[in-house]
Amino acid sequence: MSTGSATSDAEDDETRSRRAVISSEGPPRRPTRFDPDRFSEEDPEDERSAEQERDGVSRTHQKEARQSQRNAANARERARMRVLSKAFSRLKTSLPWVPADTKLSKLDTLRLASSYICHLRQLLQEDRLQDHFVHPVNLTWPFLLSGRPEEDISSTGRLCGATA
DNA sequence: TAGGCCATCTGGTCCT
DNA sequence: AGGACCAGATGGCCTA
Repeated sequence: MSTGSATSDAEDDETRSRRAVISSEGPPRRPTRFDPDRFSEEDPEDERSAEQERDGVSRTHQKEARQSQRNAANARERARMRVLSKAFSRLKTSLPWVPADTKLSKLDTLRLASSYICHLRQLLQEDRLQDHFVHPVNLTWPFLLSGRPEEDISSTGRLCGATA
């Protein structure tokens, strides 16, 4: 299942910073698809009038503005994806039967989480059949433990782990 | 070396 | 207008 290519948290940080260096340095950037800016560049055959010259300046400014907006959007996207990755690794750590140092791809994590939820659901149904046992977990958002309101979703990982 | 996985960039779309 | 979200493209890294 695990192909070994999924990285641990430590590795994530390492590769991330490595990539960050690469990407922040700009020039070695991989070639992209169509880049309009590249093609709207000044054409060689131009003796410009002063007006065209001013035009060029404002165009350059527009280009720079667009580029900085793009860079900002890229940074936001990186941050967003980092949040997503962290959520995945948190989800992974809340899976029982999965040792902390196990390499799991995101897809594997989703699959295991899904099957674990199924498993928990079955347990609950069995509980309901026996009907003697009040389950400690309130199964409505935000999944509080009954009688222990200070516990939140972050503790359910440990709860799941204890279930294994 | 091929294939899987991931991070990043990018442009489009939707929402506030 | 600007930000969030999304999906496609791409290149790098790693393993079998």
